[in-house]
Amino acid sequence: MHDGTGFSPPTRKRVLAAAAAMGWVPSGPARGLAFRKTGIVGLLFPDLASFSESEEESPLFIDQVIRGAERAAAAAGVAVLIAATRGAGRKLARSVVGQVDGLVVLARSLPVKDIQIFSRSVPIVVLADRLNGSRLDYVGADNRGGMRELTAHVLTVHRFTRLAFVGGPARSPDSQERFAGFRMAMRAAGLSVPGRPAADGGFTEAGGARAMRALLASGKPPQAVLFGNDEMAVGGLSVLRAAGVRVPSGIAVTGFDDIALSRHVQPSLTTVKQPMRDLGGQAVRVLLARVAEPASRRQSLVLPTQLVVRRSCGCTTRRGMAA
Amino acid sequence: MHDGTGFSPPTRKRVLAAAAAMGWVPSGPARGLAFRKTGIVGLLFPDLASFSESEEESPLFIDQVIRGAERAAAAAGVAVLIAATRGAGRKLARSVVGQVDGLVVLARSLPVKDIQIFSRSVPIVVLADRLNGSRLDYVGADNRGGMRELTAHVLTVHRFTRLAFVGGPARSPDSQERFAGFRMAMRAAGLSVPGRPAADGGFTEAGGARAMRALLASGKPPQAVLFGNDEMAVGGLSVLRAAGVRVPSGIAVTGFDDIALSRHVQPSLTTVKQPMRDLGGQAVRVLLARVAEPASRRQSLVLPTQLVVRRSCGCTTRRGMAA
DNA sequence: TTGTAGGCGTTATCAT
DNA sequence: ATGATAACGCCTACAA
Repeated sequence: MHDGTGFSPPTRKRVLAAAAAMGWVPSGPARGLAFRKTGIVGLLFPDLASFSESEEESPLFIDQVIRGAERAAAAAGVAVLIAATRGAGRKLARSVVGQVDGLVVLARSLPVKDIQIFSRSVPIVVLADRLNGSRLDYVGADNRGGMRELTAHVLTVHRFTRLAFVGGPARSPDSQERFAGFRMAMRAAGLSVPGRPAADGGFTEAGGARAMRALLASGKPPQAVLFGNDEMAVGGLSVLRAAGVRVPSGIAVTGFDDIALSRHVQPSLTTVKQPMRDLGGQAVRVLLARVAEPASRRQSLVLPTQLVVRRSCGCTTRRGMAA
Repeated sequence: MHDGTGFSPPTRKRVLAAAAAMGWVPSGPARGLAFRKTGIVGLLFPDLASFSESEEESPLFIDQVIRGAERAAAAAGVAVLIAATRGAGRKLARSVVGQVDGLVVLARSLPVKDIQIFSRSVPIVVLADRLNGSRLDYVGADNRGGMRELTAHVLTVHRFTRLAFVGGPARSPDSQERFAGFRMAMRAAGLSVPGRPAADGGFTEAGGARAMRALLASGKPPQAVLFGNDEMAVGGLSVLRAAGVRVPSGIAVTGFDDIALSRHVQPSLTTVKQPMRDLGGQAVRVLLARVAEPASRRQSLVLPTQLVVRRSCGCTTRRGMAA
């Protein structure tokens, strides 16, 4: 059969145009089946907020990644299918895999084993988790270097020696990398290097507050607290204010990520800028490159981070919050 | 043909399971074609940031909507396809339409005409734009009521009479609705009702700052500035601080949306909470209901907003920024 | 039970 | 050129 009804000459073109004007759109599944390409890339991420019940959610990071991915995808003419894997989202993940030309998998959204398995049926790039030994493409940020630089800053320009590092979830690669950077700087300064973070703040504001309280209650508080991300730092700041401890004169504080909020808190937060948007964008670009060239060499892309010095570390910048 | 190779008995089940374990996943397009259902819902939104070049981006609203949509969709076992329509994203939009079982279209992401056209080939629910006269399902927030209540608060408890309303983009339904609420309250108080906003801040922080500067330069500044959203208010706050005007004693300020930032700025921002997450979630729910029951009655869902009184309006709450 | 034709809507190929 | 036809991979019938 041909185009449905019984047309004949190049009237066809006109008919097609007319159909389009009337709201007809070609069937995606049908094209996908025939063309063997859907024009969709998937993005899998963990929905951290649905794990810990009432914790204030802070999805800034993922949101930015999503936006970056969407942009890069749109630029290439493909759409983005997103799905959060809440713990055991295997079923949904499976269906996503079947729908896409390629998949970006954020760290901790899927068991490594599943990633490997799925990677047999669709190209996968792993975001923010250098799955050591894996053959998959990787895109991430220089968490270690960023935290090393930040720690060195606190150590050398502010001369603090009693630092505490507050980590995120123990299994988070980002948290681990940042802690590694912290340790490198401590070691380089000849200070004693802790075996693990002083506390686990779960990367949430509430968790950071809890960690800060614990630190305050622990006899001899540190001179500076380096939080594994901005949100924990914000939580810590609140606790310090409530406790009457001035920042940075009493205790210095730093974060990581450079979320919008960090410019606005009091005092403004010294942190490390992570190119969240770019992470998503580059991941998609790498993915599309692999889709186009399946046999190409494995890519491993580490995006630079950047120290952002504000007030909470003890520096006095001129750069206020100008509008 | 049957399952590819020539299997025979109920060995099939085992084979299927084995295949799954090895990374085989059923083809989405093939299932979609056979089932006439893809298990995907689409979400179209305008990417406001790509319009105005370098304006600080503030995608909080959309991000929350996306997250809400994703959750509701996941709960129903479907994935979400997202695509920003940057000005003339018609082509991508078309392909999205072909891929999904239903579509959520955010206000201003598509010309109304296109929405109508596409709605012939796929169920559509319109988010945050009550396309007057349209037969499409609608989900939105009570912007008008929220702003009316907020304005009444400023008017009656703080006794200000010279208020300025700073709007967002003139064509934004949200902005229009909020302004309408402002006018209602002004009229109810017997005050003169402006024909249009005192300024257009484009819903961005930079735009709000610009608007605030203009207001300050305009001879007799108002006693209170009601910004159409929080981000503009934050921009306004910065300008006031830089200008040495105290808030709220010199000029009171309010926002709208209740983004995370509003709790953290100094002074904390009085605003109206909009259920951003729920908007996305309900939109998806309504959509899925229609997909399941195409002939059902048109739904029009208006979610409540809620006045959030903090410090910037002149109130002195006890509730600090406790952690 | 277990194997075998269609059919879904589009693209690609092969005759004419 | 133009028009018919075979995949594409899965599902639902129906037949054996």
